[in-house]
Amino acid sequence: MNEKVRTRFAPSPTGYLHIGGLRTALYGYLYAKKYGGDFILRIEDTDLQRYVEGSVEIIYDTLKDAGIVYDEGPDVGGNYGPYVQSERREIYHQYAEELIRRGGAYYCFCDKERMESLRDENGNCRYDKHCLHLSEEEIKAKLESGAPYVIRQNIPEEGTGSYHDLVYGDISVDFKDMEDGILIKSDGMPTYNFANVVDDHLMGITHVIRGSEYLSSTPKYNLMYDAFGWQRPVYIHLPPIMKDERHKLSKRNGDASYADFVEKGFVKEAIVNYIALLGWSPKENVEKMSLSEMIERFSLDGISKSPSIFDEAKMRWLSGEYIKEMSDEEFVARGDAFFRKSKVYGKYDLKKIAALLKTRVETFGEIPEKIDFLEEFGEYDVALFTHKKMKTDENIARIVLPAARELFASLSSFDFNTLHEAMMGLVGKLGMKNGQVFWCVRVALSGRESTPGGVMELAELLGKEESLKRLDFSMKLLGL
RNA sequence: GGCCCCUUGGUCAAGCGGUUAAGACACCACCCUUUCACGGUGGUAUCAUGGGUUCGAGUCCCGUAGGGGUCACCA
Repeated sequence: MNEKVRTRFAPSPTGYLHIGGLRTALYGYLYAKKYGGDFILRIEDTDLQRYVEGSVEIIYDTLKDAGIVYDEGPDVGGNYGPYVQSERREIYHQYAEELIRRGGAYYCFCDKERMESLRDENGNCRYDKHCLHLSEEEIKAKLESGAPYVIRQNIPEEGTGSYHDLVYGDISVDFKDMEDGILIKSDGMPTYNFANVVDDHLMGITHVIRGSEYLSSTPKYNLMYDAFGWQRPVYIHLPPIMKDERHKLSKRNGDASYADFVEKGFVKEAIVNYIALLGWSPKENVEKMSLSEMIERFSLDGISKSPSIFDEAKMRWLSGEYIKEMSDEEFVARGDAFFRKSKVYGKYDLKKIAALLKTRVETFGEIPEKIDFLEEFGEYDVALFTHKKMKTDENIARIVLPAARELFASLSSFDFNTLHEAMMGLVGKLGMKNGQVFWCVRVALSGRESTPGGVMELAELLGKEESLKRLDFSMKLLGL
C-alpha cells in the first residue's frame, strides 16, 4: 500500500460538535498525519430538515480550536471539491444513473401507502423489490409523466457481504437481512448511504474512520464499490463513548460538548488529550501527550472494541496537569475569562495569585471561588481557630493576634521575605510552635479554613493596610 | 424480535496460552509541611457466567447472561 493515506471527517451540520464526533475527527487526523497523509473535512448536509444554522461554523471553529487541522475542506479548498454535499447533487445523480445501468440500483415509484402495507408484525417494513421488475417502457413513461421517484439500491437476495475491519476484524452480514435502501430521495438529494460511497471514492479516501454504528451497514456500501468497480477503502470503526454503561454520550441528552468543557474552564489540550485516550491507548503507557506526541504514538491496534465511559474526573486531573506546567504568565493569560469573573479582578497582582493557584486548581473555572475571599471578608466562625493538629484554639489566638498586629504595624516593607523573617521571630518570642502562630494569623486574615497559600503569601497579597484591618476585625470577633 | 458487535478493579486500561494480572484516575493511609494543595511512599479493588480444547486459559472454541448498535426518503 504505497498510495497516500487520505482520511476524512464527515459531520452533518445539525448542531454542536459532540465529544464522540470530535474523537472521530481526532483519530482520522492522527492516522493521516502519522503516515504523512491528508485529512479532509466534508460537510454532509443532505438532510435539509435537520440542518441547523451556524453549525458549519461551529465545526470549523471547534476543529481549529482543538488543533485538528484539515488539509482540505469547504473553507480551505482542495482539489477534490466541492466539500459540501449539497453542492454535489449533479455528481450523485450522474453516479446513481451509472449504478442503475450496472444493475446495482433501480428507480422506485412506490408511494407511502404501499410502503405502509409492507410493514411486518414488528412494525418494520421491508421493501419487496416491486419496482425492480418494472419494464423499461413503464419506467420511461413514469419518469416522463413527472411521477415522484426514489432510487433504491439493488441488494442480492442471497449471499453474504463480508469485509475486514481493522478494529473489529471480520464482519459478515447476510444480504437477506438488508433492505434495498434509498440512495436518492424524492427531493433529489442523496442519502448518506449513497453520498458517502461516491464522495469517499471521488475524494480518494483510503481509510474510512467512523463510529461503530456503521459496522453492519458497511457491506451495503461495499456492494456499491464493487458494482462501480471501485477499490473498497480500509475500514476502521470506532467504539462509542458512553455517558454511563447504558447510554451513549450525546448532545441530544444535554451532555456536555467540547465547547461546554472549554467554557467550564478545562484546558483545551487536556480535553483533546483525554478524548484521545477514550478507546485508544498507546503502547508506551503514557497518558499526557501533546498532539504531535499523539501522532507519533497513534496506532490502530491500540484502539479497543468495547465502549468506554466518559470520566470527567480523569479529564479534570489531566487538565490540572496541564495547568501545573504553565508559567504564571500563561496561567493568567489563559485563565483571563475566569479571573474576570472573580471579585478581585483588577485589584491584585494576578501573577502572584497565579503562582498560588496553579497547584490548587484543575480547571480555570475554579479560580473565582478560590480567590474571592481576598475581597470578601466578614463574620466567620471563631471555631476555625481551633485545630487539633496545630495545637491551637481561640485562647492561643487571643495571644497571637495582638502580637501579630503589633508586629505587622511595625514593618516598613511587607514582602514575603520580610514577613517570613518577622513571623519566625514572633514564633520565637512567643515560644510557640510555628503552626500555632501561622494557623491563627492565617485564619484571622482570611476567615477560612483553607486558602491558596499560607500566612506570608496572604499578608503580602492583601498588603499592610488590609492585613491590619482584618486582624482588628478578627480580634474584635474574639472579644479583644 | 432478526442481524452485527462487545464484556479485565468504581472508571480508563495493559495483556495477545505459562505474569505475584502492568499503569493511570478516583478512594484510603502515612510522610513532607504554617492551612489547603503540590510532591513522595504504600494500600483496598478486576478477568460476567457455564462448558469444552490444552500439561497449562484473562488469553482459543461453544453455550448462557448482560450491554451496545442496526433494521428511516437521519446521518
